[in-house]
Amino acid sequence: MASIKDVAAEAGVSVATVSRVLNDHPSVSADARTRVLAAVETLGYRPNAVARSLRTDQTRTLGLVISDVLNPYFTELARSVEEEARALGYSVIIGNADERPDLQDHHVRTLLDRRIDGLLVSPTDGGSPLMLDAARAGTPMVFVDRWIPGVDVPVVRAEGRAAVRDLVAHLHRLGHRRLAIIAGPAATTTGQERVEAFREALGAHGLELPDAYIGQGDFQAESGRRVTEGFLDLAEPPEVVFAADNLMALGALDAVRARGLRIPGDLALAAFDDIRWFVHTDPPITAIAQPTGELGRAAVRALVDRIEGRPGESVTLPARLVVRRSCGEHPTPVQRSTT
Amino acid sequence: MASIKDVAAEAGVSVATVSRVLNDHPSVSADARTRVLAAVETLGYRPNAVARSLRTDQTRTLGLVISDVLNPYFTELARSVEEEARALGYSVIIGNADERPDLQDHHVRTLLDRRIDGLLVSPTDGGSPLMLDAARAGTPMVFVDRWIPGVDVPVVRAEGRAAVRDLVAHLHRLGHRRLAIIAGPAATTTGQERVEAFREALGAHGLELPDAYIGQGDFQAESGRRVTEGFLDLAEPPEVVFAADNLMALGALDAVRARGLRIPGDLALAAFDDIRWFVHTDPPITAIAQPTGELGRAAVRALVDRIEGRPGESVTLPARLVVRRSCGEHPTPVQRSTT
DNA sequence: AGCGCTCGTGGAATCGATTACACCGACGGG
DNA sequence: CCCGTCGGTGTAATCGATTCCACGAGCGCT
Repeated sequence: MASIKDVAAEAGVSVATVSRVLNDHPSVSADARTRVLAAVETLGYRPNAVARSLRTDQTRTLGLVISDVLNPYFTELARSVEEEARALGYSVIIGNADERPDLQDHHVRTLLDRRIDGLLVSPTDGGSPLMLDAARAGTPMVFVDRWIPGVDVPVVRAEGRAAVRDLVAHLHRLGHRRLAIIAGPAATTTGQERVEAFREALGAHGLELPDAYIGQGDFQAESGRRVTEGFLDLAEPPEVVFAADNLMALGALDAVRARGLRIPGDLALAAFDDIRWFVHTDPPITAIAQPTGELGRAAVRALVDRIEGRPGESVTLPARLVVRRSCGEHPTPVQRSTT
Repeated sequence: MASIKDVAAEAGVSVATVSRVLNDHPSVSADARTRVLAAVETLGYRPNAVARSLRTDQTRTLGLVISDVLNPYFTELARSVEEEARALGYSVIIGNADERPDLQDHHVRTLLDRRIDGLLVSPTDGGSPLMLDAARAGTPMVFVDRWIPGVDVPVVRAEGRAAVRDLVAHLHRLGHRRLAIIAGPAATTTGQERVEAFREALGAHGLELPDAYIGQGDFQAESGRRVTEGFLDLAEPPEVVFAADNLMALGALDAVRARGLRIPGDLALAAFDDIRWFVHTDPPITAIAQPTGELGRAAVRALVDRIEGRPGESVTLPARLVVRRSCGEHPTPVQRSTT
């Protein structure tokens, strides 16, 4: 592969001049410029990004470590992150943690080894020493969706409290009183928060959230299935199950179907995170929708701000309830999703 | 950030020795080794992958350019690719083309600039000059799922012909005679092949595939919706629609729902690519399942073979039909999906 | 004792860029 | 006419690793 030296030889100038042309530095004669450009063309020269990064100490690359690529929510997030990054002149390297802290660490480590300019993380757990060290060492970093308390890093996320309140109000109005939740890992902020918000919202209606109605999931489908089975085996099973993410809702669907039960007749179901398929499931699923694309873009902007020396601030955007049929029908017509 | 020089100074040896310890070269004294290791520990030293890559001319990184991250099929593919690559000591950088040739080129270019060791591509179109040049220039490359004819590059893909034949037989047995297809872009091999296989299978039953029953989609949901609308507006609408990928099937579902029609009563639906949600849609969707994970792993193995100087061969794995309810019920019990 | 190994080590070249510094010629002002 | 300035250019240092080569010490063999 042609290097800058070859271009210099071909154009009859020094490598310095070639470099200046390529980085359009002002003081290059028109003549030299055209000769260099011609040489670049004939040789099909492309600058070696590795060498450039070594010299300039910047890679113009962002690392994105997400909890699970198979989760459509994170996939959409990744897409908007890449889009915004590209618009700002950065590339993105995605690492998929599969909800495993060890894999998360593996990716953080390789990304750091590659000297990415900044790191976007949706942490799978309470924070490994590795990540904490990186943050302390001054690696530009931003948390997205989930975060780690006590670390001085901007957080970009959705606020679901209000939407959860709306959801519980909706469920209460439909006559449901025994509400259960499939929670995410307690080590994640979203895992905790959603349970808290749910409990609080129940309280507002004078309802309790007994321990038996809190199932411990891990944000993956299989755990949703297992927890739902457990709920159905209770002497007094819940009337509603609220899954803290869409994959666990999928698992719940599996469990209900395996028993030959009907939603919402035998059990109502709602989920955090709205995805396109929820419109077409049997029945369509009531969900809390996050402004995923905007979250991704805001996170990139915050990170790039940090990288380029600007403050880079936290952002919190509201989530909203999208009512469908999985919790039962109102006697009177209600707002219906248009998605 | 500490460099190899700092480690050398701390350990009281030369950088050469440090490097040797790090790459466990045999001829290093036990004493030097422990001193170096200790220095590495106290400084928290991590080798700079950028510098290493420049010197060794290898990045131990694979580029993966997929057509659409929002498509669960590619997401699953990406996951298995990363998994296998990691097992073989490589990282993966994913580029999402969003089915746009210009974006695909953008990613191929940046990946090449980064001097990735090899490229895994599922081409969005018939092949840009850029990709052809790269292949000709000897960049290790492997096509996965889709490929570009006439380029000497291994292809790892699923063979769907037999499964499509099974599907058509199934549809025929159910009494359907007017079968339509939502095709993918003609510029993609999968776009063409699936239509061809469908036409051939129809022929075996003495059925035609009129032009009016071939809708031109682009593998994205919106096109599936649009094409399905077109089908429904025909004087003689088809009885079955076969979507060439899962996103277009989603679009078809949208269209059918918008008209207040029922599946399979008013229109039957089948799709290429099976995904978990198809079990829970209303109704569950009959689909052709690819061995996605195995495809991804085989592709990585072929690519790494090429990179490391071994032949690296093409692989074709069979797809299979998964019958669900979206095409109607058999009067007699039939094989039913277990997923 | 002397020769030739091997082993462990360090110095220095190298990868492909960027960029500080020096230099040279032309030009304008005093 | 001379000097300072500036535009255009090249030389060489540099980034952080790897690795070739040389060298010295120690050892075994004759």
